[in-house]
Amino acid sequence: MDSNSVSIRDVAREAGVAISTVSKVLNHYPNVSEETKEKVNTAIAALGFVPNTIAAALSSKKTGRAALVLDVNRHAQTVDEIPMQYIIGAINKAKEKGMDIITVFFTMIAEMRVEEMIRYFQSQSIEGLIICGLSKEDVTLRGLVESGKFKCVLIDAPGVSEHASSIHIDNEKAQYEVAAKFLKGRNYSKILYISGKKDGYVSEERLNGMNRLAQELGLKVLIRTGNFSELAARKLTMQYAQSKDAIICASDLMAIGAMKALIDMDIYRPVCGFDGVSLMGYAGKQMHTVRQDFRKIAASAVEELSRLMEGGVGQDIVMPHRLIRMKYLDVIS
Amino acid sequence: MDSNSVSIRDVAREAGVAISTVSKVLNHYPNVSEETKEKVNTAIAALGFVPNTIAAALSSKKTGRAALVLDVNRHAQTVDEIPMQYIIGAINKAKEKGMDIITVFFTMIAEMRVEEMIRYFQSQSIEGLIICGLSKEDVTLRGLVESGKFKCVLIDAPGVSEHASSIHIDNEKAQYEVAAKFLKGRNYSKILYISGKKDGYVSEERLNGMNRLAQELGLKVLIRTGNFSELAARKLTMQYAQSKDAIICASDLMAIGAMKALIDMDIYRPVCGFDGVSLMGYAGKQMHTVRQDFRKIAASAVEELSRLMEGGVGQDIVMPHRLIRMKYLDVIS
DNA sequence: CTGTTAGCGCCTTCAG
DNA sequence: CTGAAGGCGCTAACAG
Repeated sequence: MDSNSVSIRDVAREAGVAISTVSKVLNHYPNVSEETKEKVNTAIAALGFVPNTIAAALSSKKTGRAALVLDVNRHAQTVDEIPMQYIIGAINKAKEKGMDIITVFFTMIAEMRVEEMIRYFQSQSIEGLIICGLSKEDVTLRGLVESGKFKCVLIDAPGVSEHASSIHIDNEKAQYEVAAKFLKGRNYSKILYISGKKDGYVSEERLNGMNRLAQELGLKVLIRTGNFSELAARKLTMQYAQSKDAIICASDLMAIGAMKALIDMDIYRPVCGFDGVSLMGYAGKQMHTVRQDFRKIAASAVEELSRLMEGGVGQDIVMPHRLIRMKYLDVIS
Repeated sequence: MDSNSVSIRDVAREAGVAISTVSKVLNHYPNVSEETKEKVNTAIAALGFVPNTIAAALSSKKTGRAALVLDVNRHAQTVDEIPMQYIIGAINKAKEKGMDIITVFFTMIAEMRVEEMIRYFQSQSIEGLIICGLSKEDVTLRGLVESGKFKCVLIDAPGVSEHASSIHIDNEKAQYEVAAKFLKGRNYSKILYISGKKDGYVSEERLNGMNRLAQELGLKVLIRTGNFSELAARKLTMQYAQSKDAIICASDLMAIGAMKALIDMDIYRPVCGFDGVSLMGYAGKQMHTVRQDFRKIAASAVEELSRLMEGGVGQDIVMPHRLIRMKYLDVIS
């Protein structure tokens, strides 16, 4: 049934060398003469040999396998642009680096205890984890990271250690900047700030940025928690926007919720978002926001994970962000 | 470094049985007495043993690995709701079935020749492929399927054979029905139909459905190809909508493009879509469309692939669809 | 019903 | 610089 049976042994015979020599050229070992290297490569090409990853992994105990752990809405048919961008960025970079990435959703492992998670990933021969959006309540997942069983890269969460790196934009600065730009030259003083999660790392940083600006400009800011929920933002807007001059949200999705609410309320208030998702382009007129390049962030995370797996030690990585005004025609062209 | 070194051998010793016996209970072989099964399971639990998938795969030549092959926009930060739904549906079902799914994007393999693709997947120990949206021009990918090297499930493309199944909704019927419902009781006779790809399988079927209805109702339909591009649909709308009564599109994204164009043109024409993506809810007022459950489709594809890998023979599977009117508040709640 | 024995395809010392 | 030999952890006949 399977005629893929050309193995390293065949290559060795074809090239007239030992099986281990082939292995050495395959793995770019230093001490092989140019001449034999040549012979081997010719044989490989001639036979169309492709090394068996499974066997290599078993033998070397290095699988090059990593899991991308994502939080995805469990509801049917919802828009999940950010996770998708993470997936694309990570998978493409992984291919480039010869790594193997499997995608895992929070919901799939939510019920597990730390021990079970460890076993789950071990049974999958996973060596590294890229975890997106770990929050403070995720004690189990945090325990997983701290178990030291896996190399980890945490996107949007702190936790640098010997075997774990953290990667994120400067949320405090970004929120400060975008709000500053948004308010610049206008006379808004009463602001509704819709924050993210109560115990979220990025939410806190963004809130800090907002507070710093508020202090500098002497703004009166009403802070409410929207849990990154569009619906919650909608409700908060309906409840509080009337008496405010402008609305600043810790995410685009919430900004959209706010904007749609304002339309339904039939009043106008400027809205500022955060993330730079293309969905923004669909939801209304152009809007100030922070643009994160999620693909690039994921790609960097893979790169960093690869470094950790090679023996590197954890570090903190800050990615750049941009301030933009997003509008529909930018999105589709 | 890695203390995961408890192997089947240790379990065997602990349980006082042979190594192969352990393997048998692990793989649920029939002929093992309840008693020894019990002993073995106790030992497994005691040692916290977790079988090494890699070794099992190498030995049995069965990896349970499959690739989900997707077409994703190469542009930065675009909305990719449908692929994301496929991923979620497939991965969740795969976990349930103990399979291992890797995601592969068209762009990653686009340049390859059939031989290279085969080797690429073989080197990854992939046994099965789920291919989404194979089009007629994808001769290489088609060649891959026909090579017979892998079990395949084709989403939205025909090609049933011994080792390949096809899974899709009844596009002809769906397009007929949604257009019929959309037009019902109204007096529209001049229609702009924005079709999908020139050589796409589903596009053709949908077009057939539209044509059948047109004939029955005596409609005058102008057919233009939008390539499933929002921008193209926008341009076509600007060009032709003025003299039409209504616009029917072969996808929601194109419907959105049409709708936005109409707004910019400052004229009103009803628009009908296809797919049921939540993005629709953001783009405007409610709109008639066909709702496909992409998650469920992907889950069924995984199930079908698993059947094929077990030795089953290919078949054609038709999934249900629903006619809906989608609106913003449905999407966010 | 249980144990023995070969490998799966490759990597990796260790001699030559 | 090259080759021989011994596994990695598990499965799958085949004996018992």
